[in-house]
This record gives sequence, C-alpha cells and structure tokens, in this order.
Amino acid sequence: MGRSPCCDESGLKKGPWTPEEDERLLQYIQKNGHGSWRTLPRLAGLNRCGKSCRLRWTNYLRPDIKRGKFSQEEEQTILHLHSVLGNKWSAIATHLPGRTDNEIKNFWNTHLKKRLIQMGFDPMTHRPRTDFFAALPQLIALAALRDQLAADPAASAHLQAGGGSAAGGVDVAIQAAKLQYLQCLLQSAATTIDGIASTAAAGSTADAEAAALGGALCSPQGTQDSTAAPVSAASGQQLLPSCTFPEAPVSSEADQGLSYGGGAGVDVFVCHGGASLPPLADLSDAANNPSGDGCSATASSSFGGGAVSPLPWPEFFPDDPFITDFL
DNA sequence: AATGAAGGCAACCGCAGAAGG
DNA sequence: GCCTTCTGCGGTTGCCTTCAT
Repeated sequence: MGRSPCCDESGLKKGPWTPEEDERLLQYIQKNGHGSWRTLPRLAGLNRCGKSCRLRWTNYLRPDIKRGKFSQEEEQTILHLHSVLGNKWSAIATHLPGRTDNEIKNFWNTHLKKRLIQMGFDPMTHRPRTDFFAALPQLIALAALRDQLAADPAASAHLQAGGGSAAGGVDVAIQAAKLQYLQCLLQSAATTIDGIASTAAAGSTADAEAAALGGALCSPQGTQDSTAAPVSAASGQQLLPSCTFPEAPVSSEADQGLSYGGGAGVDVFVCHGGASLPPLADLSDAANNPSGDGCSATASSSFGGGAVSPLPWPEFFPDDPFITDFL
C-alpha cells in the first residue's frame, strides 16, 4: 500500500551510477546477496535508496544480462508476447533470458511500436487500424476490380484458367475477394476481443518487415502489391518456428498468413496483418480456395466459437449490393 | 566545423499488491 | 480487519549520442 518512502528521503544520491558505486553494489550482492533492498544501501555503504540499487542491479549489473541488439527471434518473441500480454514487460522478460523488462520496454517504445504504427497497425491491438474510412480505399478497389473483371475478357480467361473451375471463374474470384474483404472487416471489428492477437513482424530487416506486412494489411498498397503477400506468408511461417496449432489443424493453403501461438499458456489465434487480404493478383488462388484466405474458417471460430458477429457497418451503406451480398 | 533534431537508453516516479505485525 | 512496510511494475523523463543540415 502506498508509495515507498525510501526515495523520499533527502540526501540520497540520484542520477547516473558511477563505476565505483557499481563496483560496491556488485561486490556486496555477490558476497551477501541482496536481501532486503531497503537496508542494502546502508550495509553496502551506498548513498542510494534501495529502489535505485535494485533497479541498477536488475537492469544493469546482474551477471546474466545479455547486451547488444535484439535478435530476430527475440523481436518475434516480443511482438508475439506483446500481442498476448500487452504491456506486461516483466512477464515478457521472463520469456527472454538475459533481457530485462526495462530493456524490452525501451526496445518496444523506440523500435517496434513505431514500426507497427508506420505499417498501419495499432500497436496496442496489433491489428490494422479499425476506422472505416481507412478501409474505404480497399472497398473501392474491390468494386473496381469487379467492374474490370466483368469487362475484361482476358482477365476473365486468366482467372478461369487459373481457377481450375470451369464454371463462373470470374464470379468465384469476385466472391473470394469479397469474402476476404469481409473477413478483413470482421477482424477489424474484433479488436476488443481478449486473447486474440497477431504477431506483426516478419522479415529480417525493418524494411523487409514493412514490405512483408504491408502486403498483408488492409490497405490499397496491400491490394495492389502483387509481391507482398507471398513474402508475408512465407516469412510469417519461417519466423515463428515455435508456433503451435492448439485448436485445429490448418491446411497449408489456409495457413497462409496465419499462425498460432501458445505463449504464456494462452492459446492465441494469430493472423498476420489482422486480415491477410492477398493482393488482387492472387485472386485465382483465392478462387481455388473457396473458404477464403487463411483467416477464414479458423478465424471466425477464434472470434467466439465459430459464430460470426453481426457486422457493425451495414447501416453505412445498406443499399449497396456489394455490401448486401455479404449479409 | 557548428548546431539543432532525433533516437536510444538509463534511471526516476508513482502506483499497486503482497507480506507482516 | 487494519495499518505499515517492502517489493515490483509500468509510465515517463532527461541525458547522452548520433545524424542531418
């Protein structure tokens, strides 16, 4: 209860630690253990409060502390655990031997958080930004696609050939695109559901990561960059080698853009990019996979036992056949 | 070379929960 | 059951370094 009085005491030194202080604290703890942090400074002959000593020890002097840059694996772990645990830095730190909560927190605030924001993700939910107008360009792009496919025999032929289905290739492709967009919307709407998380990072560098994730975002770029999605799917699977599939097996097709994580004892559904809407160039593949993309069947089941929640948006454009087709 | 901006990190502050009397 | 003390955690700040102009 209440605030610790130790740091309120006047006359105690604050600010950066000197090498002499470090040495004194280190030697004392190595010899006696830290025991009571409150009494430690006096016993060790340090003019610091116990809190400051504890912080210095846990964040800097502890012998098992790992220094240097975070590895890709560590980065992945942080992203994944943060998506599950939120800002529970100490809990995250327990999964990263040698890293302190402070270090992880700093790394998050200075690197990962900014990167997620740049990629259009909400750093708290790890999901694409949920405002409707942000998704509007994609809606428009899909509507345009429908018109274009209907008007372009070459594209239709391509889709029919690639789709492998003799009947209604264009329609199937459009339906698949619609389905994927719907899933995008649904997933955006599900941001408040606890326990649902996504690992956002994939790729070996920030730029590669951005590119990879950008392909999976519900954004105009995501729908038009024909190279992004494969990178996303591939890297997403590569970089989460320890991910498990606690609920249901997922087919390799459906697995694209998906991964599961069981960190911290929590079964977590993870969908890269929140809604792996593939680029439009992949529509033939989408048509091959009538269940939609990797966020389809398992996604809806993860959002509450398979029942899809009612859309929150129909009131915005109830008369648009493109939307009502979904309902 | 000088200066300002931005980034990165160590440390502090204050709150909350656990433990003990 | 209440109060006090201690510990741990997360948010924030401020300093130092690096980069750009």
